Amino acid sequence: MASSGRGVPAERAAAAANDLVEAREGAAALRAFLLQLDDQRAPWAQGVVDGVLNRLASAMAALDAGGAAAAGGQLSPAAGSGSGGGARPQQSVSSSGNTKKRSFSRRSQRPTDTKITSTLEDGHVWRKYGKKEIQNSRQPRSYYRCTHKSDQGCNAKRQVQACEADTSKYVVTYYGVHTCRDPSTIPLVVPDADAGAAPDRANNLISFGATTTNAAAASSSHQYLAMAADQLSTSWCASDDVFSFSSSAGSLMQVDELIGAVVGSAGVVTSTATVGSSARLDRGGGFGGVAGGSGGGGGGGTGSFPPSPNGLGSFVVGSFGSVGGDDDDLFRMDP
DNA sequence: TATATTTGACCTTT
DNA sequence: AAAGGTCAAATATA
Repeated sequence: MASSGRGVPAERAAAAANDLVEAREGAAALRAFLLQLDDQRAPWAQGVVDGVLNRLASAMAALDAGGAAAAGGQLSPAAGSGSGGGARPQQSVSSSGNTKKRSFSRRSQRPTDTKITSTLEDGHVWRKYGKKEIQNSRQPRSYYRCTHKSDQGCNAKRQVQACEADTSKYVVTYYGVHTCRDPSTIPLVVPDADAGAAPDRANNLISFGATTTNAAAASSSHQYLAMAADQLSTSWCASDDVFSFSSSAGSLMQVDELIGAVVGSAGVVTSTATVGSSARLDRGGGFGGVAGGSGGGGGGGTGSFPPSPNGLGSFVVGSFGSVGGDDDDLFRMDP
């Protein structure tokens, strides 16, 4: 309500600026990636990306000139709704009589990493706190947070969703970084260069293997790939390759689309297999067991994911760069 | 008994 | 208003 503002509301402008900055980061990362890609279509793709970068640059310039200039500061999502309605009923009594106070900001974090894996083991100990049916997906999404959130305030989270095309695989999206110190949860960070040089080990990692020594660039790559992967949703599991661009690319196609498509084409994202997927029958007994034994409050009619294991990670989750939230986009797109 | 999961309700964002 | 993310009571399991 209260649409104060003549043209574009400041908040929207700031949001747009943020989006542009991120889009630029992603496009730049993609461009860097394309430079080392050995593919006939690479030059063409580079041209397209260059076009995107140019447009983004001009858009940012226009926005900046417009006085929006909120780019530097990220809009605070938490305070967002407050400004509008202000005091919300901080609690409500449910039918059962319990009162619930809540104050959380949703989607305050951007994914730091997304990968497809055949196992949920990643070397961290997770605690499941929710599950949700998702609109365009047949597979429910499960929500996990680090077990050490309570005792160490670790804010790492992850979302797990079975791949629609191949339900034996999971699309795992990570949010935040682990700040916990528990030995069993210390992530081993695998350098990008390694992953790139050693394809064998790259199986479980999404990496651009950036040749650049620019750490910021590498970090951005990861971040944006996560975004792109998110856009692709679970369908990308199915599309092993080939996609087609229409020539409409010339007219600034959606950056997300573009990047998602190109990434898909390059086949950078490799799904995994062969990682000790079974071999453990922890508690529910793995995949199938949960639904049957089920417990829980109502006995899952629908299947659910196996409890998060705390075994030694079969693969490692790297936590890179700054978590979305505060970002001072240091990324440079060009020398 | 303690800890983890399930699940419906609540809350935020789009 | 719908969709998605989180909370917390109820319930299972170790």
